[in-house]
Amino acid sequence: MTASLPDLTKNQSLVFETLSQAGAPLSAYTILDQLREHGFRAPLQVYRALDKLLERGLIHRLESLNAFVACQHNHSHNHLGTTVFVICGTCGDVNELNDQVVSDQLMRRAVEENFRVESAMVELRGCCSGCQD
Amino acid sequence: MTASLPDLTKNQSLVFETLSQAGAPLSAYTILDQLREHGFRAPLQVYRALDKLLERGLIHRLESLNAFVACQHNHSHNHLGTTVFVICGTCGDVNELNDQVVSDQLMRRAVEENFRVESAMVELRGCCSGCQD
DNA sequence: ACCGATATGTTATGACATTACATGTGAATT
DNA sequence: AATTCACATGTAATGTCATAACATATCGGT
Repeated sequence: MTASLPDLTKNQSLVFETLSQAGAPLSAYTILDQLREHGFRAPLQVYRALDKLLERGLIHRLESLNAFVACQHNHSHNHLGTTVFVICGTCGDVNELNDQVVSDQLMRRAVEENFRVESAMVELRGCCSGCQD
Repeated sequence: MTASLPDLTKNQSLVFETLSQAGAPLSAYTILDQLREHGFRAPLQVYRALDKLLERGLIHRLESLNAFVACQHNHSHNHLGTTVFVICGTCGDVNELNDQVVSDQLMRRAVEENFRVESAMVELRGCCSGCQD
């Protein structure tokens, strides 16, 4: 499951492993702290790895948390469309939904406005099923 | 248009005016700098005002920019549903769309997951009509 | 062996946001 | 008028997130 992927560098693998095993969003500095025993010393070591992992779609950045999560989906398939992140403020759990209606409608509106979309962010914050009264 | 609203405090009015007149997203520290001549000295003076303005829906926070904008719409009506922010990375312009399909579908999915939504963020980054080649 | 591209290490700094505590201000009550 | 309470404000310090700039290492292809 969390086996390291080919052609990830050492730092990239370490960061990816950390995120995968956490199963929850981590800040760059939390990752840094967890990797100090592996020789990490500076934020940039983490941020550089994160950038590469983001490029490859192995992880996601949660803008509303300033944090990063490992992608839930298998990386065999490409991510078509926009991912909806559903984030529980109580337990910290994050779910990824790929909703065709939302994706299509966002793209439709962008086209209407003649806006060229480079990236899209959709995040729902709230309280998950398991955490409610 | 940018006339100060009733029962805004002095600091809240100043911050709101600054954002309204900018017509574009500003960071809290940019606002601070613009208000130094009015006696602002510390970030907290800005953040506190921003919090109140956010509560009242007079401004929005753009998560992907760590910045704030005055709401485009008139405040006479309530904001029902989720607002889609369309952000041009070239000219910095921000558009607010209120899309019923997107709002409804997001809420539908949340209900399906028994997720209680407290806040939603939808931001499209890219290049606007006026800024393309 | 050489070269170029990419990854890494390190220090310093910049940018964004909050904690903690003190003080002012104004409306409602006595 | 004095008291009280809620709220807004002032200020310093600190915490959190992210990048610039520069040096060194590693590795594949020629």
